[in-house]
Amino acid sequence: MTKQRAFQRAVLGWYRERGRDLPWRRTRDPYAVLVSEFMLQQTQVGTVLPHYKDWLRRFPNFAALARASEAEVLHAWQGLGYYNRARNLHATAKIVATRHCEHFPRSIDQLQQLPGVGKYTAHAIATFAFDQPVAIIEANTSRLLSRLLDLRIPIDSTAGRNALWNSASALTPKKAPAAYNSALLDLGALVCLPRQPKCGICPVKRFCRAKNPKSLPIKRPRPGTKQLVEKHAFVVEHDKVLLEKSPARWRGMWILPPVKLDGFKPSSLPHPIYTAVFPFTNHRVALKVFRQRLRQIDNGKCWFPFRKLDSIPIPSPHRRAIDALLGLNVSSVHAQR
DNA sequence: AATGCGGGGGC
DNA sequence: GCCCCAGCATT
Repeated sequence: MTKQRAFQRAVLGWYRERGRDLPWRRTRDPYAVLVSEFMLQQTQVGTVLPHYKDWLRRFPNFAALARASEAEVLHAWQGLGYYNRARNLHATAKIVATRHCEHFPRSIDQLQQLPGVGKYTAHAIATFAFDQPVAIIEANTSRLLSRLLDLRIPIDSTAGRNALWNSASALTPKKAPAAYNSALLDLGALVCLPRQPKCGICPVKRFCRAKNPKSLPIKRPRPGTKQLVEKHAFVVEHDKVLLEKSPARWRGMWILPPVKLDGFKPSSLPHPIYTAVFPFTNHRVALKVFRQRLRQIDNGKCWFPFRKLDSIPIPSPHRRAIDALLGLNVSSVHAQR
């Protein structure tokens, strides 16, 4: 038996015993697989799980998703972040429902034409939905392979990525590729951990070339975190709050209206009634909210009764701010100034 | 090659 | 505070 065969056998044997039972592995419906892959882009399994079932119940197939409005789609995506994924998934559903007449493309080239579908996602759908013998390179499998091969170049460089894709392709079996790829993912997620790899229980330890697994994978240095401050207005009237439909960043979502407080001297600057810090990737945003009186309702602003707030898309930091501010009664908010 | 995406969880 | 996560699109 070749070494490669022995490796595949060890991986599959371990998977039968210890692999994860995940809902998107109980189906080969391309739509269900696609939804899972979009949700899992840059997002951990544990975060995705609760949203996955809800999404499939609300949008059970391409046609249902294609029919939905953008607001419905963004609302259902709340809590997952990176909302471009939701917009891309929506756009993909429309393309499949119309241009492809509900016939989901099978070739990797065609898959990769769909918005939000890059190399990883195209290969993942090909293998998990259609059981094609192709490799998948993402966070788990790159870590596992970089250790297995003792790859000492950054995995997020062009050379590193190419090395990983090439090696992974050469290792992928023609038989049971979907199970094999699931197995590699689970080995990365459960055994070949980032900080504390469990080499003691690793079923492929005898194939691993890493002298110092903890030091791998190597990644390029990250840019320093950028500090930002953003100011928004809290305008309430009776049982309504004023929100603005964000034209730019949170496109299509409702946020507390941005305010400029340029006209104030530092000594007389208003005091925020709510402050929170929310970090993301390599940024750190200080969100400050100021109580304001209504001046005028210009384009894109709308009053929302408190009870309606649960049914519209609001980004998490703003929702937390609104929840916190509405949790206080008006007089106590006022008293904080 | 380098960013932006402006999330979320774990330690 | 930092690192990590079933990445993709844009420049």
